[in-house]
Amino acid sequence: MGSGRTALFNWAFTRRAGGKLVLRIEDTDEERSTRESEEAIYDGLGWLGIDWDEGPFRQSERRPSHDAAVEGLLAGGRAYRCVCTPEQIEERRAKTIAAGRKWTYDGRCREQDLGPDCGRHTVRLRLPKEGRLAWHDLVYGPSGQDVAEIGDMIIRRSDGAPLYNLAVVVDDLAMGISHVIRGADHHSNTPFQLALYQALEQPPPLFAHVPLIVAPGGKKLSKRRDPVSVQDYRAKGYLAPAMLGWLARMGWSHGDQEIFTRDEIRALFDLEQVHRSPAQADAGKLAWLNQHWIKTLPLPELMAALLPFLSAAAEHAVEPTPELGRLVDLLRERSKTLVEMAALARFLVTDQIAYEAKAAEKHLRREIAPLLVDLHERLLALADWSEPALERVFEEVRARHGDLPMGKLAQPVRVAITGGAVSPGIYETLAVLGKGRSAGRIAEAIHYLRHG
RNA sequence: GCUCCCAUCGUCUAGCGGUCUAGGACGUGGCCCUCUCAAGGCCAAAACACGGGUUCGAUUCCCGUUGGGAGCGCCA
Repeated sequence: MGSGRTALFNWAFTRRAGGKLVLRIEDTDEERSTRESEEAIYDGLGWLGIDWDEGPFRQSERRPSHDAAVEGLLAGGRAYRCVCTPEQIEERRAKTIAAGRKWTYDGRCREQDLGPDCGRHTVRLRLPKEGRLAWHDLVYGPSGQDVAEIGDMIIRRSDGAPLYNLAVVVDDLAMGISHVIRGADHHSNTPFQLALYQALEQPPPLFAHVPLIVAPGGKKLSKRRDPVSVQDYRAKGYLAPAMLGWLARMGWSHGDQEIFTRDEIRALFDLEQVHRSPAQADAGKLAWLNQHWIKTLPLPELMAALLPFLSAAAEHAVEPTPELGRLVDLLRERSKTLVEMAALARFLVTDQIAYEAKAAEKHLRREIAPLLVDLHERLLALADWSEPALERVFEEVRARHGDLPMGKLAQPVRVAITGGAVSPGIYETLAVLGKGRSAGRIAEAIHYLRHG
């Protein structure tokens, strides 16, 4: 979700500025980067409608450039080999911290001038002795840190693999990146990257850090507890435009506007209106946005998004029909998610309906059997299966049974034909289901009343 | 612990020294509508974290406190 929003901001910014968006997969950590995790990125971006101009590039495939950069730095004396082992470092680190001082790498190998034959070693960037690594962040404004606060960071592991911080800088340079828009978790990393640009004698790009999205309560998003990916929300039945608008409004605003289409985000997005405090992901707003889009999306589009959910609910592939279209329109105002909508539409696409226990208990009571029998007879005799005609039948039946309140008749019928106590208006529901199936289900309900 | 960052209703936010008895939206409560559930309409409760400055005047600027977050990896 955080990456999704970052991607959205990058996309909107580039599109509005007339620039080019570059997609690069930073997959240098073999354990974390799998084929599936990469596919999930394309899948999520595709769903949201975020496209890019160059790439995708895989950082892992750019290894030769990273290696060359490290060699160059080494040759120029801007980096040096270090033979300190993790254990030694940990020991010294612990000692320093115990003495109440702050730890950064102590520079033990910095002046050793170790050669390539020094054994197993890492490569560290030789930071200037003093000075400040500062930049003007496009969101946070003046930012920076004194070099004294940063140690000589490792840029190549002892197994020869380059580190992320080195790889991003080398790749951003190679790809001509002018603007880096990323999560605020990288804000503290930036000074070090700035030092790398200095060592490489290249001008750094412009940086914009966007505030993090956190869990309700202000805590970090947890994979176990919270929906964390855009796909998680998709699976819960949220529409792409709802997701887009929700994401856009976390950390960014445009006056009092609450609803944005993708085109509006593209046209209006500006870094100046991005603010600096983390936003809590509150799904309540998402649900509202989702219902808004469920209510307003053109039918074919809504139908396309709904079908997978409906097929899952019906347990067979569901094809669009005019009746289904009519029902979906009726369900728009009663569904916050596609999952809910599919549950409410299920009665039309399958005949395997079971009465919900509570609904049956409350509305399908033995004593109403004569009522349903009466209604059933009249419905069978009805030639014109239209809502006005159905209404007239209901009126007649109610009149014949002592001016029965509408609810006493509509609710049992609703349970009989849908299995549940919730549906669109009863005449509309009957009209959509059709005469044969409606009458059949009422007959079944009568049987159920008499024989259990 | 150290460095950096953040701080307006429960939540997302508007506000960029006087227009603020602080606006909008979601959510919440009430009423209306009503064959269920919704949707819709109307109304309501709800915030400038605290303490110092600066200023004729602070939600808005500065400092501190408190609270929260990020970073401090041979992760990205």
